[in-house]
Amino acid sequence: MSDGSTIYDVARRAGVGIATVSRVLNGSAKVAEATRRKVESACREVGFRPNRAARRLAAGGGNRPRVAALMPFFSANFYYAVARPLAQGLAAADIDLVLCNVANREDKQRILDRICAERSAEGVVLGSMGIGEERQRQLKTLGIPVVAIEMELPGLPCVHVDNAAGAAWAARYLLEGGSTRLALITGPPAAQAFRLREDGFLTVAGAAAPLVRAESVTREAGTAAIGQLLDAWPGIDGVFCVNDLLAIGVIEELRRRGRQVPEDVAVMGFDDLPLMDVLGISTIRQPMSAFGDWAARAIVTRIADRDAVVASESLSLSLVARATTRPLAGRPTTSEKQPIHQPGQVGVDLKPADGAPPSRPRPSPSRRSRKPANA
Amino acid sequence: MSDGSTIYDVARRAGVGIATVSRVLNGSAKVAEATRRKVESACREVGFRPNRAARRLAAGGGNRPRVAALMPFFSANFYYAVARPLAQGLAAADIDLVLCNVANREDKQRILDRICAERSAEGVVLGSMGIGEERQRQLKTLGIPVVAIEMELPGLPCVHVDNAAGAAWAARYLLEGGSTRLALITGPPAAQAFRLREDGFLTVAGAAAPLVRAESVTREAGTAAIGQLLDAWPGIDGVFCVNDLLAIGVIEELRRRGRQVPEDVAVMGFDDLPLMDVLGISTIRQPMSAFGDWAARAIVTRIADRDAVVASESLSLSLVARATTRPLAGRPTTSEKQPIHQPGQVGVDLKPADGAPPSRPRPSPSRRSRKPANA
DNA sequence: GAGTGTTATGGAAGCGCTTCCACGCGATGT
DNA sequence: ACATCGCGTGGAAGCGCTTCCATAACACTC
Repeated sequence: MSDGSTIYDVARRAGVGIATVSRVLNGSAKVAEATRRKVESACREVGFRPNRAARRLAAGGGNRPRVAALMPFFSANFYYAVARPLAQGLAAADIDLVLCNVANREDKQRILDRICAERSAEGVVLGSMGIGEERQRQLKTLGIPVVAIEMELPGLPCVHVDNAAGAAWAARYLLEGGSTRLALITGPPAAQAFRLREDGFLTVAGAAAPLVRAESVTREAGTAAIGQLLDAWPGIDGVFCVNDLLAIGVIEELRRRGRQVPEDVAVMGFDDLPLMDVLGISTIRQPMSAFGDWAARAIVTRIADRDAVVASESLSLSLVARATTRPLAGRPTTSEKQPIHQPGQVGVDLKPADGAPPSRPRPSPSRRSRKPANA
Repeated sequence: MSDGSTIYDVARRAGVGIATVSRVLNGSAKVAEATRRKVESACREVGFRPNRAARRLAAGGGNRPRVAALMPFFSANFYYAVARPLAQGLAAADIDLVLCNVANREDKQRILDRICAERSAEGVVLGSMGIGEERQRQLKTLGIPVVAIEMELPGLPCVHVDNAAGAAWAARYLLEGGSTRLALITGPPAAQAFRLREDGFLTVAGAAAPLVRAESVTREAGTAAIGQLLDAWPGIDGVFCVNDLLAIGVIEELRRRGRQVPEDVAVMGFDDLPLMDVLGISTIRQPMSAFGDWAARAIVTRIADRDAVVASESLSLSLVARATTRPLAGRPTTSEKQPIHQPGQVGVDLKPADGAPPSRPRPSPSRRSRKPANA
């Protein structure tokens, strides 16, 4: 709309030279008060918006790269923990982080369109989010590297965990704790990770296990889902939720209905968000900060050398047993049920059941590093 | 260092024209394979880094503004909740948000230096963070608007709460619940908000009240602080912490030492972070998302019209009584102590004691809006 | 009243890149 | 053999701004 007016327009309007306009704009020395006023109103009249690029170019200013992080930052609390190391890693490499909250497919499209059209980022980090082959090719052509978190896609370097194995592990753990009728609360199947967890869980719990697919993975959704589950299958005594927020909602509702956790119903979540230890929620811990670290390193490497090779990587999960699951006989664990946990209760990592290791032999906790390009 | 090589250098090195270099860089059509290779190695040899500004300028690309949000994003969990509406508000105005985590004074200086030197942002949002007069003048000269959150500074539009009143309210509430020996756990006095809360609390609890000043406001710090307090004043029966994280650490340690909360010691926090309801922590709730909303609106207004007038604003606090404080006789409140709260327990807002309203008559919950500039 | 500052202002030269246009040169058609 | 075409390429014109340099205007001084 009002775009297109330049300092020339302003200068003409104000009846001065462009140099003067520039001086006013920058508040730099020596401009007569009267002139300044004229220029200022001229700016307003023509709706002048200085062009950032031209300014920086002319001023010989910096040339720091930017990477855009597209993630459901605010819908999945999870990404707060990921963003921290990401931001740090990028800051260390003197790269700006532009945070793009992506709530839906349209957001994603719009933002990627813009990045391609305006080359407004030197790198892209995708969180739990796919990208079309067409788009991927386009970005490659433009020389803009892309890395993904928790989303395996052909041709895209990615950091992830074995979601299916983690969920299977949770199911097995519930079974070992004495639960016999397991149920699942999962999320929108659009998210690859949820689908995989679902699959993994059902592999162990049996394909016929009761299941509710929530529209979103929030406390409220958890509450609603466990309600449905209980109404239809009152006998369930173990619930696995594909994330911790659901689990919280579930536990709230169980308590409300007078069911003891974990005595009547054991509950496991997934993620191990901050404060889950205080809440005593048993869960599968994701290495969130390692995700962020990896993403930062990967994108920095690819920006530094556009044809560096970055390998995808699988990080290991751990099972954290707390108060919402029953302790295993003869194993060191905890049954603390106070709102605030006891020392030592935090982050007890248990091994998966001996007879049934996770579907993939737990990958090494160390992270492989990208291989620098050939000289 | 290696900065300074341009496509001219590359072109010379590769023995081609600059147009060809540009074509290679953009992956745009028609370049012979052999030429492409030559150019690519030439790029590498001269350490060529395309200049973002020049690129965008030449390509006639977009001119979206950016605002930098300087906040202790990752040290104060608090800012996650603030960032959400901030990001949304800016996205709605088509403005990029560059998140700058500021862990210390040096970070702040460095980032602001850069913004001034390179004009790399069209606006700045400061979270709990001061700014020198000199710097402030400099930014004003450059026409870069600045707004602040939770930091009142002359000449800077700011959104804040009455910290002293909130803390006084907490102290009064503890007293009314029957606590008689109050103690305070506060944070680094460098933060204005902590100083004010401290003052407000001491006004009610008495200037001689036991107090520990923690270096940081974390769970761990809370644990350590309550330890010191208990060792020196075993008789304390009410603790106010300047934020919720401290409170969590305090409660953990109290439980560990066998003290009942709230029977033996009542505890109040400040902020009302997410999940505090589940934890049953009594606290003073800050309108975090209103902070973010305000900041977004304020900065957008100022960017749209550089001499718009944005008025500072004070938002209202509320006291949320949960399980870590004793219920007031005859008042509707709660004494739930389960790890997961009961329905209706969440967010019960109590009025301050009748006889002693907060130091400022609770400001209206509505937010005044900035006044647009004179035409 | 000519000389010397001083101050506000305009002109023009780039900043490093993209892209339009024109050019040369083999391959094709007749 | 001569025109025609298309492809790969180079030259040059900006993109919108900052800033150096020159200039005009106006005090002042001696």
